[in-house]
Formats: sequence, structure tokens, C-alpha cells
Amino acid sequence: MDLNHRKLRILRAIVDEYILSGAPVGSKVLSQNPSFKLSSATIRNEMADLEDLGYLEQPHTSAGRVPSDKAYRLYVNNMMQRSNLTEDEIKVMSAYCQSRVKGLDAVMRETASVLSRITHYTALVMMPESTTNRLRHLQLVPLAEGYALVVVVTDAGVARDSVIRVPAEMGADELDRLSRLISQRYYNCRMIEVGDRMMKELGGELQDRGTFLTDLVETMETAPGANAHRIALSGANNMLDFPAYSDIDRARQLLAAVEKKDSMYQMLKNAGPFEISFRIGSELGQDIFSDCSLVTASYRIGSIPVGTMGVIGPTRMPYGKVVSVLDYMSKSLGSILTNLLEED
Amino acid sequence: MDLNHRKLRILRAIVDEYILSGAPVGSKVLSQNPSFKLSSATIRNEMADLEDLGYLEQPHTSAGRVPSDKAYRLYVNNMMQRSNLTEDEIKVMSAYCQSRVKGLDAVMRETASVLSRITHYTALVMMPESTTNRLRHLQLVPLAEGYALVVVVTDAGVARDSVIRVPAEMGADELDRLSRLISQRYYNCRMIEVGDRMMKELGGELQDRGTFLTDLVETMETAPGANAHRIALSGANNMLDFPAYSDIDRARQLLAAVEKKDSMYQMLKNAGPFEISFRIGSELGQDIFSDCSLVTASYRIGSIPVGTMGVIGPTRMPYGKVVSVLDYMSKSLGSILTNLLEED
DNA sequence: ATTAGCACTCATGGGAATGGAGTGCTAAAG
DNA sequence: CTTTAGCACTCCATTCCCATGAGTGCTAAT
Repeated sequence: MDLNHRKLRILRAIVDEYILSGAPVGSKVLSQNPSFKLSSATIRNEMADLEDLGYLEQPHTSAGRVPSDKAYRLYVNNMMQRSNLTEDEIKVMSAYCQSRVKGLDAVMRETASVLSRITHYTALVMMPESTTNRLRHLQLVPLAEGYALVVVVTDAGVARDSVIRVPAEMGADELDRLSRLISQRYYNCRMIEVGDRMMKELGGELQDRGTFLTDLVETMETAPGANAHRIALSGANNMLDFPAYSDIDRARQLLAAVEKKDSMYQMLKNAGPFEISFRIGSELGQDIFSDCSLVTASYRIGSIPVGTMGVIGPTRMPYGKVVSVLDYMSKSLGSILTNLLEED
Repeated sequence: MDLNHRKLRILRAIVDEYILSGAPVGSKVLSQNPSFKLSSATIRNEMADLEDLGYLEQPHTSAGRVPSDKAYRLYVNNMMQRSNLTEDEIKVMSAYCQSRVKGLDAVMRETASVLSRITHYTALVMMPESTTNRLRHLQLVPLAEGYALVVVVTDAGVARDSVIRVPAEMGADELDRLSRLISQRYYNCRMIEVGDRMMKELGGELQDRGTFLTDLVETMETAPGANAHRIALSGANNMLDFPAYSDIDRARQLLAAVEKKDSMYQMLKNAGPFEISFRIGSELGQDIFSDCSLVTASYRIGSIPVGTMGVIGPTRMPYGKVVSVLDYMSKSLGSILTNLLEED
């Protein structure tokens, strides 16, 4: 008993049908599909086999069959085909592409928003980060006495701000001089190297400034990609749309999980820099997401993958459609960023 | 038939009880309260009166009474008293106060997070904004040819970044020169004036740069408070905790409404710069929030109100507790910001 | 003015009955 | 050996009914 051609065809039909209807599919509806010239009894036998093989599950004795995670995995690997986008969808997405000239933050939020609106699922977009990030500019802006705002700009086109203490005797002039010095000397250096070099090369000059230099370096390093670990999220409430979460308690847990941006970030990160990748149900390794799948696509600046975007939906999502949308959006975002940030 | 002393006492007891239990309160439980030396029948009569006056409502004939919005309004105006904070709550809040030295963004998010964790409701915190915001620093960082990142820093301690086009012939040097010029010349100018002055004073020098100057000014002005219209939000999923939203459909609508940050911003804004203000149920003017109240508190930098924070919860929230928490948090945030940003 | 008493209303929750979808098995047909 | 028709069986979902109980409004007595 193995997966012969007929079993594959039946399995595929079941997955397609279940994705469409959301209800367990029985042998009868399949036998009515004119492309099968089989009776419901035959199909029942095959379905029993498929269940033994772990591809199908039965919610209860007298219900139809539901695909297992294993079945979805097989489906996305071998059976799925991308579906075409509708005109409406293309319209929304290309409108989004035109609306440039904004901060990176806004672009990311907008991307997530479009993704979730089109798919009706929850969208996650990781801020671009790369180990090859380079320094563009550093500015220390004096605030109250003893405090300064550190603004770091990298070639990822993002300003990140945080506040550090500075020795009281350092005035605006000196902070400005220092900003200029660092900006010039380390222009275009990789962020991962800047810290070390600063410690070595500026340590002498600043040795009587207490912990100022170490603080500054630490601040710069905790923002290695200038946006490390940040994600944009949109459409979390769409989760409530699908029936698996009609139980209010589970819904709450789910939303709470989604609100933890750290762990969402990890999920995206774990997906790796692949063009398209799938995590199905149990593969996500989190109980609360056992009925969900995460489909991700990485986006590139030039040819270097710098981030990942993804969609979380029910395991029975229309993968073909979602893949098409992600493909389109990741390329759009990539080209927007590339245009904006590429070395001249 | 007017609101004599006894009616007020009864009404107050009903509100207190209902806030505690969440179930319609009947005449019997009140008559068992030893502080009333009245039979349930007497109380029933009074309750009927209170219903006629619009302070109570009956979900159905044989249920107890539930306070109306009008009753809550009376309650918060005249009857409510602040409740003391528990040691745990104070511990959480003071821990939060100690964790300084972060970007403003992080402080705001943290504030919202603490608020929602303590109250178990949804917390909103408006970014500080003020018509008296002053420019600290402007930096134009060259990106790809023809693009530059604009970083605006105001005395609200925030960097805001967005991208604009620049004439191709303007090199890094010139952008830097211009940044320095603007930063110096307009240092400490009110943001609302900077735009006009720049147009007048720099128009000549930059007249052959196409729309560059207008673009720059517009960018700076759309960030008048450097953070205009931005809010931090936390604990939206707490909404699902309360029974009024156990209906999954309503829950979805609610979450969708909360996710619209614009309208949430407006709600905060409408509350005005009062120390504490309440919006109860229908007073919020949005159907979906008809079972919710918004309690807000403004926070100050020095003595100037620059923003508002608030908590959205069910109309039957423990107002006394929420007011205490908001009071504490708004003062904490105010002092954190004041320390950080006050003129030296 | 207050209260005891009583009839009445209505939401709630627990069976019991019903209908229907879908299965597994068996035996017959191809 | 494979396929199919037929049938008994299982289990869920829906509906209906009824008992229960909380709470009310009204009336008459205190």
C-alpha cells in the first residue's frame, strides 16, 4: 500500500476541496467530481488507506476526512500551483508600489497592511537588516544637561534614536565635533566593526570621559541593523475570522501570542532567507499555532536578502494565492528599497 | 420623585456591586447588605424609580438592574473615590520608572505596556506633541543619487526620518553644509515657524534647486510635533476578556476599530488636556464602543501638557483603580520626559 | 412609609427526540 | 483482483420541551 497516482489525485482533490469549503470532505462529493470515474465506495477505501498513511484525519466517526499537516506538506511541495492574481489585487498592490518617498518605517507598515488586506490574514514584515550594514551618519544631539540623543543612520536608510548620558562638561560644540569626526572616519564601515574600531581608536582621546564611549558604542551596537528585531504587523484581528478560533478563549491566547513581537520576529527569522518557505501547523512548534501555517518570502536589496515577510493563516489557507501575493510583494518591496538605498 | 439621599446611596451600591460582579444586581442582595436597613420590597420600589429616572436598565423582565451610562456619569462625577494601589502594582510601576535611558519610542511603548498589564485593559499613549516644539537638529543624509534621508530632531527628543528627492547635483558636502546651516540658524525655533522662515530666507539661495526646498519644508511640517498623530497601543487583546465581547463577531469589529490608530488618536485627542477625563459608553460616539469607557490623563513636560494617555475598558470598570493608575503613570511619564528634555 | 406575600415572567441548562451525513463492511458484479 | 451497490451503524447538530430559579411588580396588611 503506497502512494500511487490515484491516491495522490484523491488526496489533492481533498486538500483543494477542504481549503475551499472548510468542512470535512466525504467520499460522496469526490465521487461526484466528474474527473473521477469512481464510486464513493472505492474512494472510501482509498481514503481509509490515506488515513492509515497519516495523510488524513477524521474529526469523528461519521464525519468526512480532513487533511493532516503531513498532507499539506506534500501539497505545498508537490501539488500546489500558484494561482493568478485578480485585477483588483494587482491594482491594490501596484498602487502601493507607486506611493514612495516616505520613511522606511512607513513603507514597512504599508507593506504589512497591504499584505493583510489582500490575504485577509495576519501579515508580518521584518525590518531590513543585514550583517553588511554600513554607517552613514551619526549625530549626537544635546538634550538636557548630561543627556544626548544618539541618532544612527545606516545604509538601510533608517534613523534609530536613543538617549544616553554624557559627561556634563561636554558641550554642544564638542558633541557636534565628535559627531562629525565619527561620521567621517567611519563612513561606510560595517556596523559590526565600527564598535571595535571606535574603542581602539578613540579610547585615548576620550579616556577621561568615564563610561561615555562604552555607552555610545553599546548603543550603536544594540542597533546593529539599525532596526534589529523590529517587525511591522498588520491584521491580527483577521485571526478571529477563521472558525478554528471561534472559541473566544483560544482566540485570546492566539492574539496574545501574536502581540509578542519578539517571538513573531523569531518565527520569521527561523524561516530563513528563502524565496518562499512554508511552516505548517505543528512545524511551527507552538501549540497555539497548531492550526496555522506561516508562509514567508524574503526580500532583497540588490541581490542580498535583507529581510523576510510572511503571512499567518489557517493551515487550510489557499497556498497558491498566498504564494503569488508574497512573491509579488517581496519583489515590490525589494525594488522600492533597492531604488532608495543602493550605493551610487 | 427626585434623587434623594437614599436613592443615591442605593444607586451607588448598585454601581459598586455591578462593577464587582458583572451580573445584574437584584433587590435581594442589596437588602442583605447590613448598611441598608430596608426590605427588598422597599429597595425594589426605589429601583423602579431609578429606572424611570434613567439611571438603571433591565436586561429583561426578570433580571436585576444594570447601571446606565447616565449612572456611571453620576458615579464618576460625584460618588467615586480613588482606590489605593496594591504593593504589586506600585512595584511594577516604579520599576518602570527606573528604566530610563532609552529612545522616546521605547519609553512610550513601555508606558502603554505597563498600563495595560496593570489594568488588564487596552492602553493608549499619545506621543508627546506641543505647538511649542522647537527644532534641535536637522540632518540630510545622502542615500542613493537623488535621494536623501531627512532626520528631524526636536526638543521632544525624537528623531523622525523620511526620504525626499534631492537634485542630483547636490553632493554629500552640500547636504552637510545645508544641514549645519539650518540646524544653527533655526536652533530652538518653534517648529510651526521654521517652515515659513526657511521659505523666505533660503528661497533665494535654493531657487534653482527645483522643488527641493518645498519638499523639505513639507517633510518637516508634516512632523510638526515630530511625532504628530502617533500613538502607542498595548493590550488590545484584553478586550476579548470581557463578556460583552464573547460574541466573536463583535469582538472582531472591536479589534478592527482599535487597530485604526488614527481614530484612536482622535479619541485621545478629543479627551482634551485635562488631568483626568472620562468618556462613558455612548459619550464616545461610536457604536462599537457603546459598552466601553475611556479614561484619560494628560501628561506634562514641565508644566505644559504635551500628550494624553488612556485606558479603554468596559463601562463597568473599576474607575477608582483606573484613575489612580493613570494618575501615577501620567506623573511618572511626565517626570521622565521632563528630566530628559527640559531646557538646561 | 414599609413590608410580607404571591403570581408572573423570562433566561438558562439539561435531557430526549430527530435528521442527516458519512462511514465500514459484505457480498455481488465486472 | 478490483470495483460497486447496499445496508447497518455511529455520531454530531438541531430542535423542542420542561424544570428550575432568580427577580420583578403589585396588593394588602402593618
